[in-house]
Amino acid sequence: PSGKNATRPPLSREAIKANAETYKGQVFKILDAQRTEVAFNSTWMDKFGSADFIKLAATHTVARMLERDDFSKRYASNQPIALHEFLYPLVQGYDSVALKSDVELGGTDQKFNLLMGRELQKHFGQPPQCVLMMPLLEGLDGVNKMSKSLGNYIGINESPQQIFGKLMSISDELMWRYLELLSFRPLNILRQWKSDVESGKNPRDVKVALAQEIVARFHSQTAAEQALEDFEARFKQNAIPGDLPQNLIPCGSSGIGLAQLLKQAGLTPSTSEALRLIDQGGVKIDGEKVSDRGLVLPAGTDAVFQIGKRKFARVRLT
RNA sequence: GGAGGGGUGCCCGAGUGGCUAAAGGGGGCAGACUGUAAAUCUGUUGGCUUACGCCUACGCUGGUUCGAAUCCAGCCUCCUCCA
Repeated sequence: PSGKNATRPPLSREAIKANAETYKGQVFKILDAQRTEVAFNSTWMDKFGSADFIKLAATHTVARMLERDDFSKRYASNQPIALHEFLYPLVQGYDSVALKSDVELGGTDQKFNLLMGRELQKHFGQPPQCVLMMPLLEGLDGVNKMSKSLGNYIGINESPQQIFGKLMSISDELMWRYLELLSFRPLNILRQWKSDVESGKNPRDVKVALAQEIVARFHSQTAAEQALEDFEARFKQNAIPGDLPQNLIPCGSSGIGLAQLLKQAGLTPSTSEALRLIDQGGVKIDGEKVSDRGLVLPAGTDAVFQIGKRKFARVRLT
């Protein structure tokens, strides 16, 4: 339970392993894999017996646990708190003991858990770790924290175009927050930019600089320049992106309905959704708006299908 | 263990037998306007290999009824108070 008010369903061991792999893929974009050791807490927790657990749980009181903001809020509003959720901070804190850690990093939302590590280290006769917390970055909506489950995130392993586009779509206000937390540029430069914007500079240009810096960091300088070019082509001149992969969709001799095609191409989650979008004028074929929801495309069709401003797919019917 | 109150679509929340794919709000999506910004306005918001048709849906299972989110029974689950 990370700040959300609902209890999470347990994951299978395979699912956990799969998740861990994706985390590795992401973290090694930042850390040096050669000099990093990855430890799974199952290494020590699997050996933890019930007696060990009770002893661990005995180190803290219910009142202490309820101090955690998330818990106290839920308790106050009559939301359920399962018993194992009290165990979670203890187990996470014990990781610091098992690793004899010197420093633990986390978001400010992890403060309680991080401090728990310090307390448990003291309890087990170790020098307490230092704790380094970072503010949480708001997601693309500017309201909730950035998270995958809310769908308001930018993934560091997303394509240059996606990262660029998503950064350009944040609000002007939010842009400053992103710059402060994500940019390596010195704060006095950011202050300068801010006053430039206040005196009439187009905030769009600042956003472009931010988007380029981030794309360059996770991809390359070339990719960043390319992303900007694509972006300008697409939105200033309404061009269709050139590097779309070809989708081959089989259809019978009678052809395929447009809604069905959009679904199979992954542009919409359902045919019903596709039909709605057609009615609303949100569907284009090779840049031409389509409003006929009954349109049937014959085999051999080769075109770019578009939903809204951002979703494209090149499709060939076979 | 006793008593009471709840479980409705992505979220909140109306609805106490037919007019309910389910009010209203939030969020999402699309359109207009733009700088793929914000704000604003409009539309839309279960699914279906092709839809004035069909299927699924108000915690679960079964029942009553021509007809159930609405009535009945059992179960699951959450909350509150007492012990």
